[in-house]
Amino acid sequence: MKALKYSRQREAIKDFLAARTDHPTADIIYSHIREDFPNISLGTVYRNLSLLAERGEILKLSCGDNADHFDGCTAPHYHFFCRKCQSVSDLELPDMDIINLAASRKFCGKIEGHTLYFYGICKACNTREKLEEESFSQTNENENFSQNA
Amino acid sequence: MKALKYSRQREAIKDFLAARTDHPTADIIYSHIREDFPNISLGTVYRNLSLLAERGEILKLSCGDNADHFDGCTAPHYHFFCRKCQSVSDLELPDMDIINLAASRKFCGKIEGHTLYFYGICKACNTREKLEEESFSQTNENENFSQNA
DNA sequence: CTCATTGCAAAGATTTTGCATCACC
DNA sequence: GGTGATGCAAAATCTTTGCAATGAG
Repeated sequence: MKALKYSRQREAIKDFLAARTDHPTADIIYSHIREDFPNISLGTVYRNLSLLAERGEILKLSCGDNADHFDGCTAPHYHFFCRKCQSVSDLELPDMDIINLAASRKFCGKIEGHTLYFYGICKACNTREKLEEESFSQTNENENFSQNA
Repeated sequence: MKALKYSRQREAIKDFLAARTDHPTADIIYSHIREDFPNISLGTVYRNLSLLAERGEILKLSCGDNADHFDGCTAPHYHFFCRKCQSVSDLELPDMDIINLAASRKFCGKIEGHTLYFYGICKACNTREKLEEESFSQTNENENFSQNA
């Protein structure tokens, strides 16, 4: 593995991620780092995120919204992806490395690990959804016949 | 949900996926469908893949290589992603919906499901890797000291 | 001095979209 | 006939890369 040289930009990116729990995308990281490094380029952000992820100092999450998210916390934990607001939250669960064994028995090849994402509706969106349903059924209580028109 | 009208293109895409087990990307699907529909556009392929996935007739897989893969088999099963050749294979495991319950107990929000990918080295790459290692250690058997130089 | 890193800009790769036309029902 | 679907092309997103200049060891 190639030797790293210190860079203030890389340090800033790592510190920024360590201070957040919302798993930002490269773009969001870029816009925040720019407050301290107005000249930093998006390419530099991407290069450093790759480097750090390669070295296991941060995690790269691909949760299905076609934009990688990054996690400064590398301790074992799982993630939840809200299909409504696209937010990514942490989810503490006992480590399930055991399922790698189960998979190994069913698979010809070397299983090194797994990625597991839960999905659904996060607390905030769930609350919002219920409120909307209530107000909808109120404003429409005399128009229910229109539902099947 | 909006009513669908039949289209030969959509049918062809669905049939194509049903006949494969290698979870091709939109681009690969496009290039094959083009053999039967020389004028089909990539946009049409994407639109139909989205439609079919939305309706649960196919699966959309995001395995971390920044390109969606598609699976014509919607019966419950899991997937393995080879980090060397980027191939996606099926992996039959007993359904683990039970872990949704475990997650629900740890999470404020509605958990609707999970996606689980195993990763590692597939059988073909594993074999190839071993062959390369053997030939490497043969050509280098008198140069082992250089490993820590 | 050497080589990793940066900023910038251009290019790549993947996916979405506006619009006129076509096809299904 | 009405509206969903298509083909085409342009654009939107996200990510990578070539290159000359800069910075760390």
